[in-house]
Amino acid sequence: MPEHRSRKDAARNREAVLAAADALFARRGSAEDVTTAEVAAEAGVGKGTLFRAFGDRAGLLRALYEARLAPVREAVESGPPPLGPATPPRERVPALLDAVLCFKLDNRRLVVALEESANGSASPYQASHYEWLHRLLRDVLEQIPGTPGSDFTAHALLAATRADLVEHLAGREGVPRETLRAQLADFTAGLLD
Amino acid sequence: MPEHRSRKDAARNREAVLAAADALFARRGSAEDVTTAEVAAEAGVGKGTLFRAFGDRAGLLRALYEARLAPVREAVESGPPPLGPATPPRERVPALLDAVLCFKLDNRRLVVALEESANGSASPYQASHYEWLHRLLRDVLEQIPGTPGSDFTAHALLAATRADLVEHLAGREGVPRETLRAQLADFTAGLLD
DNA sequence: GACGATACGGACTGAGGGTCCGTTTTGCAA
DNA sequence: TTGCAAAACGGACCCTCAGTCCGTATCGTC
Repeated sequence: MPEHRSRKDAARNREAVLAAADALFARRGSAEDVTTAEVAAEAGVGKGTLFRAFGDRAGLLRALYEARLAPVREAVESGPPPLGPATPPRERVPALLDAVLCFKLDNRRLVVALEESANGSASPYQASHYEWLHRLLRDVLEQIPGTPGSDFTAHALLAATRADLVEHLAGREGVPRETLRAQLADFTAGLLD
Repeated sequence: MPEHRSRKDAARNREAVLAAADALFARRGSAEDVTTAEVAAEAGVGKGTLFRAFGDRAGLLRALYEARLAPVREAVESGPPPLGPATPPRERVPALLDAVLCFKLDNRRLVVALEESANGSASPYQASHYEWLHRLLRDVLEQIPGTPGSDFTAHALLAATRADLVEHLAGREGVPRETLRAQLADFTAGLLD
């Protein structure tokens, strides 16, 4: 069904680059100081190939991100409660935020790099995954009676899970994972009364 | 009484660079695509001078930011209510957040550039002005009975005024200033019940 | 097995942040 | 005033990277 099936070598190289990037980002602390040249080398591929496959550095980051996010998306869109669509709104909101927080905790380095690489104005807010998440959260909030300004509230709640904030608290200040989760849960709960 | 009074030419050039940067950032839309070379040229000064005065690009941004923030700081630390220290906590929290929001609305471009220029990990969260603001907000929150996790809450509230979010809403989506202020106020109010 | 289409790869370019160092200015002191 | 060391100047220079270009190699189809 695909319009243009891509050539076998292209597909293989795309995977190789993705895997190489993943490995390199893991090996180094941060995705920040891994260059495209290094990724290409690690993948045993020329830079041209990398750029043809992903467009630019941000494209590579995005692809990796998307790959890691897929399970979460799956769980949210068609999984069982408390994440899936069958969950009552009042419980789904904290569950969603907790899932986002955990995801960011697990993928701190990558997410920081991605949120920052989107230079120019309005950085992470036009990424498709942000749009998706925001729309979803807003719609769920809307189903809770007495919630004013669900659009802004959704933004504000998501802002509380911003990658660099998470990195600051969990990384720099050493706040334990569970503490952070509890605090976010408290914060969310405080809002939904 | 100053330990090391800086030389007159140094002081003059420092001001010139600051003014030039201010002018250039205003003329261009964004601080993002103004280079250090341009700023130096506009100030009629060599690049070396710029770097000696501010350390690096981020230092220049920071200095400009600090200069613009000074009035707010003043109003918060020793001004009259509703910003000053004499204000009862319950009213001061929303006033503080509103002030921050207005500041970011007025200085969008610069603040976006600053929050992003702090590359590497834990970007804007170790800037001294963030520390100051966070500590202040946390302490004020602490004085409101029944507020759990004031430290995290302060972070989360400040996150709702993140420069790129503000830029996204006010700039990209065209949400009017007053609407945004009202939404933030609602959000804050919802939390303080 | 041949030929057009597609992909490869790495040398190359351009941009921009930051440094270096010979020259100039400053300000103190004789 | 003049002398002089310390401080500041400035712009050529360097380096790192993202991203491009184009001659060569590979694919897959007829």
